[in-house]
Amino acid sequence: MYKIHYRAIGNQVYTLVKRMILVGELEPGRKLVQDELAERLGVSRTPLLSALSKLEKEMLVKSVARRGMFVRRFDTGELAQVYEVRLRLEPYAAGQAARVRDDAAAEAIVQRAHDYANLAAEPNTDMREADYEFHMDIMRASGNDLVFNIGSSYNIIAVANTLGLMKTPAESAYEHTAIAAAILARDEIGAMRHMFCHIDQARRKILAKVQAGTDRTAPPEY
Amino acid sequence: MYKIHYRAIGNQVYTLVKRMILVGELEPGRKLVQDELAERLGVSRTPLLSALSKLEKEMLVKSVARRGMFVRRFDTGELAQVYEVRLRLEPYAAGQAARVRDDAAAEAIVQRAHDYANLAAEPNTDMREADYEFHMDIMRASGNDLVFNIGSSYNIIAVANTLGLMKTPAESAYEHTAIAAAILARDEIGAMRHMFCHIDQARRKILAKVQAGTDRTAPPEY
DNA sequence: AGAATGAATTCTGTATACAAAATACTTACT
DNA sequence: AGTAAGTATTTTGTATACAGAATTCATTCT
Repeated sequence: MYKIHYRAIGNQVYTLVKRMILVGELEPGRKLVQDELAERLGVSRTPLLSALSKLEKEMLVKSVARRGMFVRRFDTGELAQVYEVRLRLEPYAAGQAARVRDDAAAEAIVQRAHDYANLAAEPNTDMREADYEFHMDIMRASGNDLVFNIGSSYNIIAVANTLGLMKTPAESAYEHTAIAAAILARDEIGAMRHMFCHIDQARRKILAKVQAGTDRTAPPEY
Repeated sequence: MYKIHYRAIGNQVYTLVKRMILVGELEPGRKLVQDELAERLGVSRTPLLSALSKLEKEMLVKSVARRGMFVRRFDTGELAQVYEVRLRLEPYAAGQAARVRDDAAAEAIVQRAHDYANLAAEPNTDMREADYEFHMDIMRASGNDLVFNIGSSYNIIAVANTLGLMKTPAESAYEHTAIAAAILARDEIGAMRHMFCHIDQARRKILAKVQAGTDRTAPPEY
């Protein structure tokens, strides 16, 4: 018995454009010409517009009236805000994941940590996607759909903009492993603490940049 | 020197529909027939679609493929998730507001608390909007735009669905006053603690409902 | 050459059009 | 009367059309 799947083109377009931004194919500041992008994706502007509206809601895209949509560019201040949010939500998510995780979820998370560590072994690898997947898997495993939703909306901002700013891949890989182990061991407190430290360290580095006034860069127009 | 303001109809439509949902003019479960709603608002379906996409992203509207968009109905479990998020973000926001608030912001917050208390004095008043504004003003004053964004996206869920479940208006009014006072006094710790308690109490009540298995109500279709 | 003006082009924002799916309605049949 | 089949209507999802703003390009003037 087969079910005919109706392909919600709008959602596919949304996912595609989002990934294009994450991997940098559409770089920050770039104008998203609707006809061009629609043609590239093989759809009309109508479903594209729905997708761009959603991306605007998640701040990945900035709409300037009568002038167009642009891939959002973040200054360090905004990045710091993202980390303040992550610092409050992700330790909770990790703790919940440790509490309620089923075996499949735990296995997936351990696997992600492993993947990340493998990538980290090779220098100059782009690990942004692996990092994103690790964190999203934990939020998924937390059982709190809203947290997962918020994460998939806003974490990508940090990930897509973090390149070069942060600690070494080896450090992150070690922390990921510790978090995964705690979740596997159903150690709620440990999972929270490891996640807290993991995010707090990145947050502090960004905060230092903000206060150092490194952002004498003008606030981004888009 | 006058500047002609281009009115982004799409955004206006978004705001209008959102408010219609908040005040219950469009009740949970209701199907949003696009032609009908577009005509009611005096626009075509195109800007309406953008608006509905955004509302779908904030979970106020549920889209069922080929069947339409519906005003989302939340079960207690989902409501509990909202409160878990609020419990992590709003105390932070209140603390930040106490730290960085300017005089205008502090005044506005005190005023909101006052408004709320006045409404609470009259029985059977619908205080959902006043509550929403109070909490949003604090998140705005925190200076963290992302927190404000998340709040305006998801707090409305709690507010729009909370009617009747929670503590008495007098209790809430008292807590609002305490929070506002702490922010006015630049008492960061106090603001955090008052906000934490305020939200935690509501959260516990909902949690109790969830565990009591009151939600033998089938999970909502929309 | 460089600035300024104006025409041509591109692109956005919104409306309308249209095919296919879902729903409501009719009618025939038991 | 109740059910089933078939037809008409509604409604969605997407494409296309179009007016006007923004931008680009060409041309004129200094």
